[in-house]
Amino acid sequence: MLSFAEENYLKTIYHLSELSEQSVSTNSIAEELDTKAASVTDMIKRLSSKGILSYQKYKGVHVSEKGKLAALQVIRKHRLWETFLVAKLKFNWDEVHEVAEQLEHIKSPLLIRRLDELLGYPKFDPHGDPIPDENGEFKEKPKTPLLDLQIEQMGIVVTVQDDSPAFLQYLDKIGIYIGAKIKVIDKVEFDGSMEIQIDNRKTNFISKQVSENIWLTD
Amino acid sequence: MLSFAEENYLKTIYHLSELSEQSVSTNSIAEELDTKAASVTDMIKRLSSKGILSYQKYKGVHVSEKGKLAALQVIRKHRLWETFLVAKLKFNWDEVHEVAEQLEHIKSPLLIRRLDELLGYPKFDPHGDPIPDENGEFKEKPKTPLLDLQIEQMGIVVTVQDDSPAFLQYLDKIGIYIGAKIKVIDKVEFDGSMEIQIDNRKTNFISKQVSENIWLTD
DNA sequence: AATTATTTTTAGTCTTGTCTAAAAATAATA
DNA sequence: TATTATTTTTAGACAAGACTAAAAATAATT
Repeated sequence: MLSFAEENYLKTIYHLSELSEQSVSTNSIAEELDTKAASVTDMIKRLSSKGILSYQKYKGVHVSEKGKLAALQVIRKHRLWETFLVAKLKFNWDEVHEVAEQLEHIKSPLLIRRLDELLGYPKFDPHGDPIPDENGEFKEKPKTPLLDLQIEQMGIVVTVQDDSPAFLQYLDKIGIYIGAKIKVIDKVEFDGSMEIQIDNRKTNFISKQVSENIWLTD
Repeated sequence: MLSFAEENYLKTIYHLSELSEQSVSTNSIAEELDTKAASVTDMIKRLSSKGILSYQKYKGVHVSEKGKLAALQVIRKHRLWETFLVAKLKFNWDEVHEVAEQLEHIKSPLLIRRLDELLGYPKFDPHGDPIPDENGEFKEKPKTPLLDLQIEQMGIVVTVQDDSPAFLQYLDKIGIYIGAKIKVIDKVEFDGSMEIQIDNRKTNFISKQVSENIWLTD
């Protein structure tokens, strides 16, 4: 049984560990969680003594199998709650994160099973991220960043990498949502910006910072 | 902004303060929260320094107006979540308390407003207890304990005083629920037990311990 | 009223989770 | 390779919230 703080560390460390095969550094965790390296050292000691992480001094951490399972359960809860907030409580996709950060720590297996049922066993959350099942299993859709598409290529938005309210509100404003059809009209190679057409209707100019955070499938 | 622990103390103290005009004693709080008197003394100091309680050494505490408002908000959240669990997630009325104890501490005014809307602005929770509105206002139904009814009198169950799973499961077993119609068939004055008829169908013998915890309206 | 019993508070300790400042280890560079 | 820079860990402190044991205040009894 993990505390709120332990679950938050674990979730962050799991996400960082997915970015590469390397061990996760103390500083990267501290930066992500907006805390100090000394606090991270304390916590990773606690978590490795619980068998959640494997840790060698000065060498960073790896998430154990037990830790992965636990992390995926927290992620499952987070994404189910986000889905609930949008589907049942009419939240916008930029309003759900903060509340889901709280709700994900509620301990009740029955609650989560019933929530899953109420929502019709969704496989993806409002940002297009996959929802793991009770065993931590999930499948990603094959996807590429909009940035990598060539002129005249098109695709369907499946997920966004950046969940910040500011970014999501911007996407709303220009008409981009999960499931939107996007076609590349023109590309400026030197700065990564591009002109795109959304749902065969309006066209927009977007920066590289935007196009690298929108991921598409065919 | 109160912590989980502070909210739990406040809720308990508020409930105790409703039982009489007297100040609430340290020991009664400790007993109710299953903690030690020394811990209670620490906490009531904290809460009175925040203006939630008024406190004089050795004299017990009173809940301030500010404290009442805050307590009623926590109670509102608790009862809305209980209603949600029963109405939308098919929980039984004996399964909701523990989960609602966790959910009541989630901080999001929008969440609670939308939950209230989803549920159709309910005025009573699954145990018949009134749900305060955003201003802490609520109305009780006029009610009397089943124990006080005479032979041949009848009434409708509006609330139960005891929320323990064991009691609620027993009520389920004998067919009593909020809204059930109960008629007193016979009474044994010396021990307070009685024979009752439920919904014009079956009759049951119940002890005083049961009849004093079931409250009726006409 | 004096003594006893009970309640409440204080003092000191513990755990979780955080911090700063300093020390130790590792990585980078001249 | 020697030195410098960076990262990580340790040491010590602090706040919240809990505990035990002892002291102080209040209540009950003779």
